[in-house]
Amino acid sequence: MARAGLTPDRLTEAAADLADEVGFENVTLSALARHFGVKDASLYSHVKNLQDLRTRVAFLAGGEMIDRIAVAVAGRAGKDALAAFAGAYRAYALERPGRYAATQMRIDQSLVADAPALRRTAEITYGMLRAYGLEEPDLTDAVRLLRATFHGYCALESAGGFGAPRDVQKSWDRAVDALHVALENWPHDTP
Amino acid sequence: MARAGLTPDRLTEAAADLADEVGFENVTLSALARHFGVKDASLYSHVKNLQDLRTRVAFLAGGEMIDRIAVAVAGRAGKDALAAFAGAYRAYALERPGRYAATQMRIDQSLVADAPALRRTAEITYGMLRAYGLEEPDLTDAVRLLRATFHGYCALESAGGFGAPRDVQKSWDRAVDALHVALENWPHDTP
DNA sequence: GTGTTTTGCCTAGGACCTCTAGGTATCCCA
DNA sequence: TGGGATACCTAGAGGTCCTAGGCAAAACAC
Repeated sequence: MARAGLTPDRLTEAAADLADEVGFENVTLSALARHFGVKDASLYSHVKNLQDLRTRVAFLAGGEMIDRIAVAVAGRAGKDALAAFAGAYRAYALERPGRYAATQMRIDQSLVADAPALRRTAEITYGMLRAYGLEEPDLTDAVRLLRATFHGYCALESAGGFGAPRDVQKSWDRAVDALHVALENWPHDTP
Repeated sequence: MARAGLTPDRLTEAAADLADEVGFENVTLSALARHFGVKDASLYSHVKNLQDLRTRVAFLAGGEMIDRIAVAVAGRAGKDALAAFAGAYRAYALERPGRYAATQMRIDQSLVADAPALRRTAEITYGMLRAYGLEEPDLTDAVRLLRATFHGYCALESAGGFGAPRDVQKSWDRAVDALHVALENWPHDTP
């Protein structure tokens, strides 16, 4: 029997594609094995288990996503940068729903520690906010607000959570405007 | 053999409790059957299938949640109302993670149409924003922004997504302040 | 109270999934 | 060219969802 030429990376890539098709939580080792014309038990030489595969997809997607965001943000500052960041974020989430879902899974803390994609994401996000002149702990608060809003928006949108007929793209643009306003008039600790 | 006295409602309640313990996506018909000392096939007289059970939990949780929010918001307006809404929202999401996850699942559009909990949620949310004097389509955009931020925040927090040592409650309060600022200075269609 | 219907839970079993243990065939390289 | 590492295999245990059909308990008719 000819060998299928499996590697962890090829499996991860195929799993990511499959996730975009059928949804991240519907990615199964059996389906992946079928895709390569191989028995499911064969995958365990390349990948520890399903959890391991999912984590690999998460890191793949996280890396891809921050790369696209970095390109979009490059050379921009202030509101321009914010809009570019937001646009690239949402575009990725909508184009690659399975990969995006992977980025939101809970990941073992020991693996998170030395993940370059995560540090890169933090760098770019904090860098984007530089123009607003915030300092810690406001900076961290602002980053959390942005992450939450971007993620919440994409999650709700791709779950079909926005029923009203209002165009989502326009709502999104307005939300980004509103976040810009909030960042420019950031409420400090005075109640 | 004595009967276990199963009903769709008892199953839904138990499934919701189980979800809070082990996570919504780990709720299984087998586990639920074990909990009642019954074979899993027996559940299918009361519940159509797993999807049906999950949808029931979603509606249960959605109703509970909006009830708690309604109590918190009652008699308040403007920033007070916003803070109360946000506080009740996050409290529910953190106290009942499994139920909260259920509220975020994709639900068949035909079931959504006549769900009182959803209409109630919309009413209360739009009502809370009345003090900000927004009109359509800004109102819808603002509601979407709030929902997205609240949901994104709770989702990230309960997924352990906030690594920095900064206290999450304080960040949350600041985020609510920032949203208030954004609502008061809502960016209209002038670019 | 008896007979009938409805209902609740049962057993049996198929399909699919994850994962382990151990075997065989293929590739690489000394 | 032989030996070792490696890639894929079979076999099988145990979990899940779900259907089909059966029996016994409850509810109802009289």
